[in-house]
Amino acid sequence: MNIGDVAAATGLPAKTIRYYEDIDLVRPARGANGYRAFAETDLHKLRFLARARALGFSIEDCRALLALYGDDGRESGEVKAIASKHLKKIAAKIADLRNMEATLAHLVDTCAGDDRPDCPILKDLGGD
Amino acid sequence: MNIGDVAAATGLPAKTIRYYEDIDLVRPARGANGYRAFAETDLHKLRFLARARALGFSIEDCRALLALYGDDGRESGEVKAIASKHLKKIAAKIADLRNMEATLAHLVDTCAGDDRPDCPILKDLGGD
DNA sequence: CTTGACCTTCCAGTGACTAGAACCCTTATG
DNA sequence: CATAAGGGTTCTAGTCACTGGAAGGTCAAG
Repeated sequence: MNIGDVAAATGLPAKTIRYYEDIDLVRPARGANGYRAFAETDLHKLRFLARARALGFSIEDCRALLALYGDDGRESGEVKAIASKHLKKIAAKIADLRNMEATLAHLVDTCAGDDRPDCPILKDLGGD
Repeated sequence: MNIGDVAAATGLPAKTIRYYEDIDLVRPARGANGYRAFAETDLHKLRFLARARALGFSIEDCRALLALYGDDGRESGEVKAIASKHLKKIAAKIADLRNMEATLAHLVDTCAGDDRPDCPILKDLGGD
């Protein structure tokens, strides 16, 4: 399987797949012509990566998860620890964003948004 | 006022302030010794920037907002447009994160997290 | 044999800083 | 007066996870 087919199959851009090889997340074989020749296991790994990345795991988390995935003697506690830590970060980010959203929504609400210069948004940012 | 005092006054790291000068967001004068000499207006701008950044505005948004702030003939509609656009992005990000959170929370919940290898998190990521 | 769609590598850029090195200036103290 | 501490300065390079683009090799169809 060439990289284009893998890209189509996984939804990952070819560039990203090459990058994942570069940082040793996948190691596809090479054909005689120098093209990457992806096996089913590579495809599987890449799908795993795509899903993990979609859940917001960092590349290094993905690397660890992938290693655990391939380790039959793993302890699910390790997986859960990584996931829980990530979950906390997500929750924290959401909290941050909701604060921003609340503040900003209020400001946008109170701004007329017409052709006059008077603006509570700038007033607030300026600290007046 | 030297950069250290400004950093203390605005809460911005000195490095960040230098960076802001680098990208022309502020233009502090220079003393005879080569030190940046911040005026009140610089301080005010930096506080503005710190607040805008805390609300998640991009540097380029900040640049635009700062220009509008200093423009007496501005139309508040322009400000509101920038803020509304940003607000939408925040809302979208929150939605994304909440999806991740929901999925991940469920997975973490169903994972025993003990010394056994069986793990629904990896199962899900693996697509099984 | 040519065309066009693939594939390859490598270099540089993104956003918003941040770390660190190497050096200069100022002030206080022995 | 020497020096040490604690400012300040510039510069390069690293972060994260790609992404764009250039220059060139390969392959299947007509």
